[in-house]
Amino acid sequence: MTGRAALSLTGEAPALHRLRALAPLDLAAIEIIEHEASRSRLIHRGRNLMNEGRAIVRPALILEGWAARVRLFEDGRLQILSFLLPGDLIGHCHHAYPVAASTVTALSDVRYCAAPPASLSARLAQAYAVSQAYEEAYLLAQIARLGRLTALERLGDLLLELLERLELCGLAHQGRFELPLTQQILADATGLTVVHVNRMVRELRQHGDITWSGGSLVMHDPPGFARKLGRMATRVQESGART
Amino acid sequence: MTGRAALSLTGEAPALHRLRALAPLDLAAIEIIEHEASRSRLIHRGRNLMNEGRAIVRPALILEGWAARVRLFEDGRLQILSFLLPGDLIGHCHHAYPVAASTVTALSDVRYCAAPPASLSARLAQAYAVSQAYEEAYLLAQIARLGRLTALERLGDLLLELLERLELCGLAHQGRFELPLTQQILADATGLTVVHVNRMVRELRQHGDITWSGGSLVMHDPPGFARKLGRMATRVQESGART
DNA sequence: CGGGAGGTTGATGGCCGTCAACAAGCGTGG
DNA sequence: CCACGCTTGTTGACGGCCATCAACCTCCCG
Repeated sequence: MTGRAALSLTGEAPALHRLRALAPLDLAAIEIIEHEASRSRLIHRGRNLMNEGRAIVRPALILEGWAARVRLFEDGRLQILSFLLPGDLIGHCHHAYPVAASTVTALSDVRYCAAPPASLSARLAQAYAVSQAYEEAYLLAQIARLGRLTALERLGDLLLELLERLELCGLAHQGRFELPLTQQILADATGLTVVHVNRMVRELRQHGDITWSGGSLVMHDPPGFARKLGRMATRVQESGART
Repeated sequence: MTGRAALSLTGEAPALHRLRALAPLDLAAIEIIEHEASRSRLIHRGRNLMNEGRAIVRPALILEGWAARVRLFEDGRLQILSFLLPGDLIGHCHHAYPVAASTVTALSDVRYCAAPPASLSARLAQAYAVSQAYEEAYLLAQIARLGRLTALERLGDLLLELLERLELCGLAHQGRFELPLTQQILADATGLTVVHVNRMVRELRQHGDITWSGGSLVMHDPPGFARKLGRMATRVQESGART
């Protein structure tokens, strides 16, 4: 795991694994990605990849490590808007004035490269489009989480999302994945305090839902856990009205 | 205000007003929009324009009225993900599998039309792209609101956003606008209960921040109110780390 | 006049924040 | 080697914000 970019458990680079999962890529697209990935850069934990309101220098593709879009208030309150994992795109925008809508901070050391231009490959463009749709879905999920779930549900729901996303880039198997986050970061993501996150983690452990130590987390029964959270299909009926 | 689509206070159709504010439109683009708008449809309050998980029949443009993207949980909990106002686009997506990421419900009677295809006008495409950027910004704002603001701040911040958005389509002036929402809907948007929203509204009234009756709301000093909420530029410093 | 939707207010309680203290791990430098 | 400081995790006591429950009001419309 040193020197070159880490490989996923299937032996493929995580970012490429994700993009291939989103849309079938031809050899040309793969070579474009690998070409850019060969010129990767490293940024250390706590540094920003992008600053809210400032111009976007160039869209980037995360190769390794965890980042987050964050909003910082004047009085010190901080909210994590979304997590960015290997294979995620940063600063991809479609209009002429590329201004960052949020600050992006490295939560761990992050390896990234310039995002290969979508214009070079129709398949790649398709993968980007699907990636964007996923990103929107994650934002919507985060809103529902913060608005209507309890503390325990927020944490569990977030862990389920992270598991699914890491599976998508080949970094999770059998409910097991590396979680290089502090409880403070989980608190900033779930809108809670560290103290309360700690209590909720304790509950998840005591209920046998997760094992988490040494940066490695195991969810013992993801489908059962999801069911327990009532996280089933949430279709609405014909009429959106409530009682 | 009957028969044809309502006009904004400046005498221009709200949706067109907004799109022109986002990007300068040439005559061709305006005619394309007016052409589609002339074939508008009406949907009644409480009905859905779109259902989560189902295919998107065709992207739409809101001409008049209020809608919302909502998520409904099995146990009846409901969260409004974002509001949709005149000039907003629904179901605009960039990949080949147009599936709705959320249900869209009409909060009032809503007049809408098919969204004119972006391919017909480069100017229109630009307006759509900027519109999409705004939409993302509103989602991020909603996340920060739900995650880290108190009840009073959530309500005030939301009202400020609505004011700004309505100004963009010419439906608000001098801090005054029509607010065709019940307190229950504000509760579903802010992640609170109706009872508590009612108490917060009372506070805003008592502090002289707003007047709200008969569906018409006046914010007496928007900049001052924004300052009071600490809603200033929230740039982060060079390092994203906190104490 | 009856019924429903929406608004308003009070009493009570629980979830989660706040404050505080301590433990565990780890790198650094004396 | 060990003291030291820093980060992170952990637990308990206490309090406040907001949910819950309940009642009553106004307004509107059939």
